Amino acid sequence: MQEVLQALKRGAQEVIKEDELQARLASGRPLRIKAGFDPTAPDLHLGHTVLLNKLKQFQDMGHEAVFLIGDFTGMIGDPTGKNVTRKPLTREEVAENAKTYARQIYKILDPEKTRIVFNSEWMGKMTAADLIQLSARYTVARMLERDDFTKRYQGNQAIAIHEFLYPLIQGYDSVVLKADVELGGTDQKFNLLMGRHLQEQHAQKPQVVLTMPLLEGLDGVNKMSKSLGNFIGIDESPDEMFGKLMSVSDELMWRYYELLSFLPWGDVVAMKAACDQGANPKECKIRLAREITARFHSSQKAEAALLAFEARFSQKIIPEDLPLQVLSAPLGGYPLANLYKDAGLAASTSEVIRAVSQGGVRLDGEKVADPKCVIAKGTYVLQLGKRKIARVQID
RNA sequence: GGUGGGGUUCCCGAGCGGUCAAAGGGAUCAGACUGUAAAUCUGACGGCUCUGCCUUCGAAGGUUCGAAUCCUUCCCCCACCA
Repeated sequence: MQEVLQALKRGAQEVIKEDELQARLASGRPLRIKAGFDPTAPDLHLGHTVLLNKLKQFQDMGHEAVFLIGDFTGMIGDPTGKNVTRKPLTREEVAENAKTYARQIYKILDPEKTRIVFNSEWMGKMTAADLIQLSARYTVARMLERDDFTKRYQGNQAIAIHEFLYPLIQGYDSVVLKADVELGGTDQKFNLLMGRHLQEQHAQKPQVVLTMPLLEGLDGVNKMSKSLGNFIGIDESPDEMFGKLMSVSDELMWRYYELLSFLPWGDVVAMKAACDQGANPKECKIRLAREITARFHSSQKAEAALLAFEARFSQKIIPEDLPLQVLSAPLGGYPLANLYKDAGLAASTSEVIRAVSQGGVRLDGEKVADPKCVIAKGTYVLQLGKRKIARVQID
């Protein structure tokens, strides 16, 4: 029993309240575990999986995982974590995003044991009177306790009335679902607690709240998010996923071990100690990249990604299986800058010209010196920087 | 409804008639180095048919030899007072 509790607490930021969780686990019945996602980011990334992993853990213990897609709340636009009002999504966007979610979560969760629900199911039927009654269950003063509301209020930033409804609705979802436990990021704490409050108001036992830390993105500073571009998407190719994991700083790597790896914690601690003693962290990073890549693809693909990475960046070998692009040269030959731009290696010819002057452009492995040279017909391997490479045939 | 403050290049943020494609920082990209797409250092960072030309400073007009900078109208945001 104690072991089960310890396992569930692993990686968690906070459990409110632990003894309640223990009591419910002790009851022996399957618990209903709720985790809500608002459908603003249709592509899941590793940051989301921190929570999904936890949900899966419950699931593996025989509990009922309820994956709630906040399609209704998504139309409001949750202000959490942002100090500005978010743009509300349209109904079409919400529907489209939700569909993508459903497909992706089964890379982690067991489809047989997962229930996906949309809060529009019940929120859509709510009348204005119902909503007003719900709003009556909380006060402005208590609403302003929420950290980001306080900050914005004090910082003279706008808080639209509808933003107050978001926590209420999220909390009400727990009432409808009769959730035993709700999982969420630390930024969700206020909303999660709202669930407890409203459940009590509706004569239910308040749900246990379990918060998980937010995963930092590739920059190591901001939380991983699509809009910041510092994410690793779970749909990304093995090479891309592997490479991005390798680009994580040594320091951040340990954080990823903590929140993403399934490796026993003792092993991680031992590795870190070894690195502190002078061992090469690269090996640890490879191990992490391999584990994660294998999780979303397969161990074979992870191995292939590792080999490709080593060849490409350690030995600087040009990969052989590059797709061939066929481009037709304009009259008067193909100017270098245009060629690289058209091949998709740069966004503009100016960028190519700059790269040439910095010595970052290679043609068939040879450094290009003249940014204005014209390329004759033939087949070439183009490189811009270390990572951008293409094979083209000019007709 | 009234008063005041704002909208600048991906983001933050200077500039307030010419020397402005616009300081500084962040992000990004390139190079060097290396243990990797780590760290560190250096450089670049609107576009193009690139020693020049074109388009940008909320939008549209106007003043001027010349405007991000001045004027007019409009749109949007914020605060305070009602």
